[in-house]
Amino acid sequence: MRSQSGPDPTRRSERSRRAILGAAVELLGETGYNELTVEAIAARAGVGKQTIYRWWPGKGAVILDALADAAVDVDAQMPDTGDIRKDLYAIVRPTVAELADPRLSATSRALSIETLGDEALAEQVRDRLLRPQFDAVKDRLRAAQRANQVRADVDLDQAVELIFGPMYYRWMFRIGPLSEEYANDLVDLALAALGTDTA
Amino acid sequence: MRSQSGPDPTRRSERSRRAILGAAVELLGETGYNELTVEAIAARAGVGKQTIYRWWPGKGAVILDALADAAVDVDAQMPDTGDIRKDLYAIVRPTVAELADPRLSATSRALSIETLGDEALAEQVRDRLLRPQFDAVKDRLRAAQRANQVRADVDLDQAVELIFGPMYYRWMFRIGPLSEEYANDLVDLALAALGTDTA
Amino acid sequence: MRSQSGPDPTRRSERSRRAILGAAVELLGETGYNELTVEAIAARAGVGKQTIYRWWPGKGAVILDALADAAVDVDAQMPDTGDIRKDLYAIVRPTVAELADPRLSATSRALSIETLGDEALAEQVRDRLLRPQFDAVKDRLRAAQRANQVRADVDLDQAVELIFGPMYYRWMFRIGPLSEEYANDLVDLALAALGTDTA
Amino acid sequence: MRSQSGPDPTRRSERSRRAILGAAVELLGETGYNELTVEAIAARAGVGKQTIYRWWPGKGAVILDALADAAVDVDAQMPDTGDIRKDLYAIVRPTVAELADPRLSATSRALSIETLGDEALAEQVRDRLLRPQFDAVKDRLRAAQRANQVRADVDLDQAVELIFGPMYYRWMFRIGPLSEEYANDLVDLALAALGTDTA
DNA sequence: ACCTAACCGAGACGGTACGTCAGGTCTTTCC
DNA sequence: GGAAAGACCTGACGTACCGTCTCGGTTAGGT
Repeated sequence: MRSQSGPDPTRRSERSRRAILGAAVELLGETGYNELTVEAIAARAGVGKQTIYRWWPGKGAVILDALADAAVDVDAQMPDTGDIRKDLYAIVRPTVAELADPRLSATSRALSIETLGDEALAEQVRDRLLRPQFDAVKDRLRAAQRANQVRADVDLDQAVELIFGPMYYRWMFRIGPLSEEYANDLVDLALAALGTDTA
Repeated sequence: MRSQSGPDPTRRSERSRRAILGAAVELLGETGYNELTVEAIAARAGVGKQTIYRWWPGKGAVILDALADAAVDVDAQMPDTGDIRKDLYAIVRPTVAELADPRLSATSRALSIETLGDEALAEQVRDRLLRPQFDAVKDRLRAAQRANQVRADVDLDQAVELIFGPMYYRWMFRIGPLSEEYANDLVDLALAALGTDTA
Repeated sequence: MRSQSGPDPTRRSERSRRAILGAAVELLGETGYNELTVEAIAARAGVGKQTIYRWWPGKGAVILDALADAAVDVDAQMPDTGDIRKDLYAIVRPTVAELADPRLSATSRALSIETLGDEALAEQVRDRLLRPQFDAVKDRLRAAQRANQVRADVDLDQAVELIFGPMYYRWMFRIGPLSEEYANDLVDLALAALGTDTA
Repeated sequence: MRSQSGPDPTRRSERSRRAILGAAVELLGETGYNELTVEAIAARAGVGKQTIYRWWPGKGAVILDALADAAVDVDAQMPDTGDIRKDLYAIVRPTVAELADPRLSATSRALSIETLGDEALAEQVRDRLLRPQFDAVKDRLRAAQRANQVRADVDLDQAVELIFGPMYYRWMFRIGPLSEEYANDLVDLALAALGTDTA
């Protein structure tokens, strides 16, 4: 027997949904993640708290939705100029720049905190926010592999992690600067591991 | 002119300090980080809340101290057998295993959440918990560089990050398994980037 | 000029009306007055909330209607045997018994709460629920006055209050038992005040 | 095993207690009982809500305490001039006047609503607020009984109720005016029932 | 036999207050 | 004067209902 109906999604107010997600990202920019409260989101959105709790289990889920919603627009495509190094520069540089920007970085931190604290949310974050970019890079590397610019025996998942991993690590623990020079060096170092030639 | 004295550290109760740190790690193991409260720590430690607030600014600082305290004992030394690959296996495998262990991993997540949410704590975490291991690996790589096992032009900081970054990235976003095989492959891939030979 | 129409009573669903009033009395019996909610009435009656708010201004009005509806059947007539004492016993005893019954008393309490809290409802309660009985007793006393069983100078309103007042007072503040013996004594005492003879 | 300690009354802040009770009576005067909220009391008193809930189970109990506290000062003594009629005038007239005053009456209504809705509070109200006056009148009637101004066979409890009952009844259901003339007539009528003489 | 106006069930909505929880501060009492 | 204990003010939590509103789906008369 299946019942347990819950609210009826067809009756959901799109107006309220957008107001809530909008208010969430706004407030996330203005205050830190820890300072962000459901009450503030509701107030800013001009919405009753119940309307939030009716559709989301809690603050983390709202933020995830808000960020996923905001990210949809910018789901950048991976360029393919034929030169894998150049293309990686093109994708890594702006990502590094984004992490270096205190404003944009704040949302990433919020996201990461959620990810660390809640396994279910972690899956959502991984699949809805990270995966698109991850797969885009992976596809580009596969093409490079076919073009003999990347060794055939390289595991492409590990290859992508070799690029993004150090970047997030440096960002997360604030180990060093996130400059354009760093982005270039990172790509060069990774390609040294992946490339067919020693150059 | 107020002397801004604050409490007198010489009169501090070592008994209370240890009870608090002990209670913190215990509770961190029993419940998640978000569920951990200062009140619970005080109650478990048989201590007044004020005694915590007298000596630490907040929950994060207590946990950091607690973990740093616990970590002191295990501050592993980096081996040096002359074979850099073998030595990296020896350090990366147990680290990966630790992240794979749900019990031990929980404390790392707690740490990371603090790191993400509080810049001051991030520095503490970086310097007191990560740095020792980081520097140990860096020293070992420097030796390898001198032994011509690592290219001379490699930036050693980036080199260390190339090893630890992907590992934390995979752990943080739960991207893939953290197996011993993964540890080996990671080291191999990193050494492909760093090594003087193509092998 | 707006016609200020409001809902059209001719189209009102008698089915819903009865279901609502029925649900109200049921719930009043099951839970206290304060715990009674419009939502619960609507749910129990299988009715939309709007159907309640369309026809009644609020919970109090619904309850009043429900109780008035239920009371219609029992609007007892005052007997007239010629013996005023005997007739007063006949009306006071069951009224006391009703107040003594926890089940029936609950509705009276609900009624009284409304009365106390809302002046407009108080008038309704007074006129629709109390007045019939009040006037019946008053008429009977007038007859007794004509029969020289009650002093001619007695104000009949005050006379009725002299009987019902102490009864409700005792009930309301739970001052003493509401037994048949009490009912008899009350009538005797009141008649001592009203009667032409000392007996 | 008995524990379940609850808060320690010796540590209770007298300052907060008085502020809360004061705010409660103030607000009761400004708004109706139904409009009175715990949050408003806390805000007005400059007190945390928790401090209210720590010491009282809910709004009703606070109000009861507040009114009992306020009533303590005015716990009028019953005069004894030797003339029972005159003395009853002296006590009934101001009581009627108080019920006639919309301002003072509001608190009585609040009290009564609590009384009707909560049995435990009813006992408190009866014992702490009503009883003193009730007993004072009863004592005075006992003296009158000894002075042969009241019949020896009269039950004094019922006698007191014969006076207060009609008064509250008229007030509660807004049956008629609560004038000084009414007060006099009520006393006269009651004494007709109680007196040794027919006059 | 259709039309159309309005009631109906349902339930989402913006709100208010609830009673609870934890934060960080302040006070009391003891050692 | 530090420490245990715990009351205090504060403010967010998640829930329960409020009274309003909007949505299809019945019901009526009225034509």
